[in-house]
Amino acid sequence: MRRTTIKDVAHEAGVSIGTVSAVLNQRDSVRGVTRKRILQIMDTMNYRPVEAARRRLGSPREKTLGLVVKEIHNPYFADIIVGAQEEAQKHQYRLLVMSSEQVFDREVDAVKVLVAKDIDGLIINPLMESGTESSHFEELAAHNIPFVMIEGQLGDAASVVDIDNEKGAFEATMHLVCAGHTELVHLAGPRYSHHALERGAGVLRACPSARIVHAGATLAEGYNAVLDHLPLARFTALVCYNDLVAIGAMRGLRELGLRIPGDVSVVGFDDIDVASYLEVPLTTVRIPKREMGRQAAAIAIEQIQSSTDTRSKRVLLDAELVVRSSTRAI
Amino acid sequence: MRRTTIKDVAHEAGVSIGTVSAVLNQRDSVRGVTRKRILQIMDTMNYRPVEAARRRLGSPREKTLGLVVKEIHNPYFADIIVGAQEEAQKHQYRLLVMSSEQVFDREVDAVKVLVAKDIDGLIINPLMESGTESSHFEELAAHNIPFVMIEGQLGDAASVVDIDNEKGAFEATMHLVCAGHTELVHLAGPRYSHHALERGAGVLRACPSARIVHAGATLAEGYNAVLDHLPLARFTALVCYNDLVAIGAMRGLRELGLRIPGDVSVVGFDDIDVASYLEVPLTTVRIPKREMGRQAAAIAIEQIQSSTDTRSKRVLLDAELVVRSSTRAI
DNA sequence: AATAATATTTGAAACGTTTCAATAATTTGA
DNA sequence: TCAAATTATTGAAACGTTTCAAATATTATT
Repeated sequence: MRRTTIKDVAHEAGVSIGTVSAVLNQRDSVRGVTRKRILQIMDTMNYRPVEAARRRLGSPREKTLGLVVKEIHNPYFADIIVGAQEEAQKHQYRLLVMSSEQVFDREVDAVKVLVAKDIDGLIINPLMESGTESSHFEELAAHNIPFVMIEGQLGDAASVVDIDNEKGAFEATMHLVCAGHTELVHLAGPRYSHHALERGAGVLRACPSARIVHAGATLAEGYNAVLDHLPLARFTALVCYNDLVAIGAMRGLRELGLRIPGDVSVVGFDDIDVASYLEVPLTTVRIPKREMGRQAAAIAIEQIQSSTDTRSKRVLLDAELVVRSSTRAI
Repeated sequence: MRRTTIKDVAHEAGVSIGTVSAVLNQRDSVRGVTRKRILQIMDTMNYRPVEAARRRLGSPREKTLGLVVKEIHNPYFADIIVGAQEEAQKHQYRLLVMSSEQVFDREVDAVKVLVAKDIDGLIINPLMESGTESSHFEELAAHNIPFVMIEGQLGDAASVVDIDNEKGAFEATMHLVCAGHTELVHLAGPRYSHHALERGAGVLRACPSARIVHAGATLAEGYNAVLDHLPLARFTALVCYNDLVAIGAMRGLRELGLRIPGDVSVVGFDDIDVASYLEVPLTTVRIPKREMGRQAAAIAIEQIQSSTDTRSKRVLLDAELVVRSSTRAI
């Protein structure tokens, strides 16, 4: 069963396709009675024009950027999206957002869909297993679509915008070590995440004796990690993969009867909005999230416009320790 | 200066367009040397295939749903997106997300872009000023694209998924009134928002003497509203437009030396994830956010598939008061 | 009723690609 | 070296629409 086309409608209405097209485009050269009849037939036949054919094949298209994130449901990405959106807007680009929800196949699919939707450039926050040689990236290359990665493999040929996670985690941990803490626990992030690995490395560089507890990236995971692994543990400080984990962990600590920062100091990472609004404002490592989104969009747009210069760029932004009330000296 | 087409590439390479097309589609019927030459020329001519023409005009397209939200940067929408995504996935639909960032023109533009990108159905969380007769909705109608609104005008012809805000706010306020509170303040939401209006009405129905203070929808707005308007006010309970405002307000109250719930009871709305992780877990009105997204997607998909039944549906989900520790009896 | 003026409709080319049967070129086997 | 087998390339039709000059129908004017 074929899709209804303009030809079918024209045939049914006993007019030429030119007339149907005129109705479709609201041209007023069509007689009222004819228009009405055609409209009627369109409706009963459930006609829907094929956009691909409409836009006068080859006419200039909307300028759009695609953005694929690992998960929408994380305030960290929300800021990146907003930053990218702002920059895109400034250059009259639109931003189409898709989320892989941490599933590799969906990431691949999202890229293909966006390519099919004819985006001009792509910003992607790739899952770890997707190297630059993955099929979806090759497709981008084959289509000559510039793309920028947020958090990328270091060996990648593509442009990358990232922050210095290792350094950020190192500084956060150093802050605790310098304050006299010796029994540290690191609530580590998702096993397959660049950021999690780099942050773990930074923690260990500052404090090789830190105990690593695998947590994740969410409130619930932070909470569970504390209740599952730390009830009987001896420790005075917690370095968390991110703020969400930290907030979850703090609830767990409270339930364990531990006070923050009295008994345990807690450090987060990201500096999401809510971090400074907590009853015990969270010490954390601030990531310039909007700036990351902004820069990624800027690079993508630049590469779209300068067809010549295709060299890939890499931008490493600094993360900055923000000391608030959840940490104290011993 | 025309866009480079496959014809140009073929001419330059001295081959037929069929051959170039074969290279483009990674068919292995092309001799290595020819392929390389063509690839080379594509690169120097900066050739980019026109997607509209590629997808074999009229061949079945990717099945996609568009989703336009008022702002990405709000955990409330994040949940709606996730719900919609889940339902879409279940039916092999993809979800393209755009944000209007509270700007009407961007909402209009986003819809047009999505239509141009040939989506099959649309879910939209419209700004207040965009009634069903707005140009972008008419465009959707003209293209026979089903759409579902999340939070819609009651008079709208379109399908709507919403919650009973008035009732939710009424119950939240009643909870305080029944607990003996008489001096209530309502930190109201954005002036131009269905939800804000309805919630305001619910508060006033339960407590006509409640004082209305205009706040907004963000952490900062909740915080500022308290510091700007309530330092000398007499009140024992705060009903907030949403959880973010509540969390912001709680920080403000703390800075004013007021204890929660000792001196002031606070109620939020939405039940975002973090609400139950706060040091003083927030009493709030839970909205089935994922379920809203899910239902909206389900309705859109249903309408796409049943070309016949175009009657618009309206789903009103219930909001439920969740009593935690931020409120107490007087 | 005939003409002029105007309103409506037609029909074919064009858009940039894919597809695939037909042809041409190359390699293999003897 | 030739035929057969295989591999590589071509060329034209097809996809669903828009566009616009030309043709036709309608209306107004006499």
